[in-house]
Amino acid sequence: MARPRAFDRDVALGAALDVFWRNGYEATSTDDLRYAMGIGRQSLYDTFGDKRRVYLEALERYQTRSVDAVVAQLRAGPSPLAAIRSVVSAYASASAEERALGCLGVSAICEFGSADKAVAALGAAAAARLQDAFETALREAVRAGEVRPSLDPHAGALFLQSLLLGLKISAKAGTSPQNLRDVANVAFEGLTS
Amino acid sequence: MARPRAFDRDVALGAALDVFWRNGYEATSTDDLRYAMGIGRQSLYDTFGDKRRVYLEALERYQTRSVDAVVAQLRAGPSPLAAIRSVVSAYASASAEERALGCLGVSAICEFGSADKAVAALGAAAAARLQDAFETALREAVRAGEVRPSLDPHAGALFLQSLLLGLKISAKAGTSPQNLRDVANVAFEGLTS
DNA sequence: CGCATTCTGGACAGCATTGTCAATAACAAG
DNA sequence: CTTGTTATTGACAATGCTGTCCAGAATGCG
Repeated sequence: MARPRAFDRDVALGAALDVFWRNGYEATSTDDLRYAMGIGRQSLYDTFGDKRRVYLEALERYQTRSVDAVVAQLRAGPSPLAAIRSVVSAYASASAEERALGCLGVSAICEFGSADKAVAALGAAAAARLQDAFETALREAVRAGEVRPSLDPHAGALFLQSLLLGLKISAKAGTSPQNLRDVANVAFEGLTS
Repeated sequence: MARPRAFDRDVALGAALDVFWRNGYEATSTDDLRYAMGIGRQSLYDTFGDKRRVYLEALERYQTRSVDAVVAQLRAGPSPLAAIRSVVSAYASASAEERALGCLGVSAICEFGSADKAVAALGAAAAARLQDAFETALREAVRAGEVRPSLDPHAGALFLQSLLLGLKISAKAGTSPQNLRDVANVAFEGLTS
C-alpha cells in the first residue's frame, strides 16, 4: 500500500556493522555510514532512527552471531576439551586482517565503558551466554578426565573468557600468531596438568 | 628573557591524560582538553603542537609509568611468584572507579589498531618491557621451584601479559572483583601445578 | 627604563557533522 | 486512474570542532 524500500535492511545493517567495526563509533560519521550502506540520509534516519541506534543494533547483531558461532563450535568438537581448544585457537590462527580488526564488543567496552547502560547490557548478555557455554563444556571435560579435577568449572569459564579477551587485544596490537599460540598453550597446560 | 609560562607543562599534560583516559581520543575535543588543562587554546597549540601530539605524549607517559610501576612491583616482592601475583591481583582488587576507567593503552589499541604507527610503537615498547620483566621473574620463579618446571618463561610471560589484558577489559566491562580474582586464581593454579 | 621575546585571551574562518524539511517518486488498494 | 502512504533525494540550518591570527600583557636582560 506504499512504496517499498529500495534496499535490504539487513544488508545495510551489515555494511554499517563493518564500518563501526573498522573505525569505532566516534570516528564514524553518518556520511561514512550512508555511503557504506548505499542509502540516503533520510532513509537511514527513517529506518534506524539514529547513529546510536544503528550502532546498538549492529553491536547486538555482532555479539549474537559471535556467541552463536562459539556455542556451535563448543558443541561440535570431538571432545569437550578439543572443542574449547578449537575456539581459542581460532583467535590465534585468524588471518592478519581479522586479527587487526579485533573484536567490536571489546571496542565497545573500551569506547563506552560500563557507564553506557545499553552497551553494557549487550556486553553482559553476550558474556553470560559465553559463560554458560564454557561452563558446561568444562564440566563435561572434567567429567571426561580431560581437565584437572581441581578446576572449578565456573572459575574456569571466567578464565577462558578473559583468555579470549586477552588474545583478541594482543592480536589487534600486532602479536604474532606464534606468540598467540604460545599463550593459548600455556593456558591449556594449566587447565590439564 | 621572555614571559614565562603561566602553567606547569607536566600538570597540564596530566590533566590531558585524565581526559583522554576517561573519554578516548575521538570523543575528546580540544575544548575539553583546554578546560581540563586550564590553559588557553593558543597555549595548547604552542606547547604541545596538536591534539594528536598531546595524545601521543600523554599515552607515552601513561605507558612508561604503568610499566615502571609493574617492574618495580616485580622486583619488590618477597618471592618472584608472590611479586607476580601481587601485580595481577592489583588489577582484580582495584577500586570500582579504577576498574571502570580501564587501561589507556588498551583503549589506544582499540581505537587506532596497529595501523597507526606511532601508537603501535608505544604499545610495542611497553609490551617489550613488560615481557622482559615477567620473563625474568618467571625464570627466577622456576629456579626457586615456585612454578612448574615445564613452564617456558617466554611463553609464560606472554601468557601473563594476555592475562592482564583480559582482566583489564573484564574489569572495565563490569566483572565483579570476586570473579576477577577467580580468573587470577585459575591462572596461577595453572602456573604452579 | 626600553626592548626583544614569549605567553595569553578572544575572535574567527573553514570545515565537518548531525538531524530535519519539503518536494518528488514509487507503489498498492479501491 | 485516483488516492493514500511510504521511500528517496537534495538542500539546509544549527552546531561543534580544529587550527590560526592578532592585539595585548608579562617577563628578563641590557
